[in-house]
Amino acid sequence: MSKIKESSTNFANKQALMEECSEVYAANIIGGQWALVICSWLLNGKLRFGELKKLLPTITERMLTLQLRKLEENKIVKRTVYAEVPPRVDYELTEIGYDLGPVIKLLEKWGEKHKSL
Amino acid sequence: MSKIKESSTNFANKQALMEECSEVYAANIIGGQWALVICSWLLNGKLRFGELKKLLPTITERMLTLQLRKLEENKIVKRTVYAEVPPRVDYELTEIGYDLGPVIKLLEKWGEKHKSL
DNA sequence: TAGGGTACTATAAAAAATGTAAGTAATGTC
DNA sequence: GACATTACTTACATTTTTTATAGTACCCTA
Repeated sequence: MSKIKESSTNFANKQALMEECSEVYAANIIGGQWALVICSWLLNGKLRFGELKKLLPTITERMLTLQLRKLEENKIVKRTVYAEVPPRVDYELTEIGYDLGPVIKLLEKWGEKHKSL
Repeated sequence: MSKIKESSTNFANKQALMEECSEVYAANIIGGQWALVICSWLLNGKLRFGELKKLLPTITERMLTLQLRKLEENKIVKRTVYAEVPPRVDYELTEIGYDLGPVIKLLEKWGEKHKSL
């Protein structure tokens, strides 16, 4: 996370690949240590920051924030802030976020099969 | 690529997630800058090292080697060496490698849709 | 004997991702 | 007035991934 260096070869390679291959594009969006698990949980409905934190006991707050921000930028989750004190924020999948359901399920199935090799 | 530090928190987190979530497990296997594209190409049939290199003009030989090795370790591709000079090696998907077809296709479809937002 | 082709390997460095630790703001409760 | 609550932010350190560059071995051809 942090900023990407637009001058790096890595950046250029990624860009090129993402343009040509939608799978790579998709993989880049849902890539990242925690993104998939977060989406998995959110498939069951909206959750608060703190609830996610509890579900992912080993994630740091920084990482959770970063991943949620990235998902938000990519329009996979919608962030709702309630003007309360203490603060309350919840996260919910967008339509295309929910569309990840089948993708995740298929990945999961493939993973299961692979594990059993 | 290179060795993973088994003492790092990162390693512990990955392990735990992969055990619990097969999607994450799968994502880790096909993750990495080039793995998915390589698999995509191989879905059409076996290819030689040099052919892959030509198909991925910007990949470095080192990266291609690393990714192929990782895929091989994970039993996604099969490596065949012919005792010739100059050397000839080809790479072909295994059965479970070919099973990635639908996964990739679904990812691709989702990516397309997401792009058009 | 020099050069070409093939599939690599070694080493270093740059870039990106992840983790650690501490702090912030606003309000209600003790 | 001290403290708890919640969802963060910031600065910094470490780990992991990716790129850069230069070799290697082998035989064949010119």
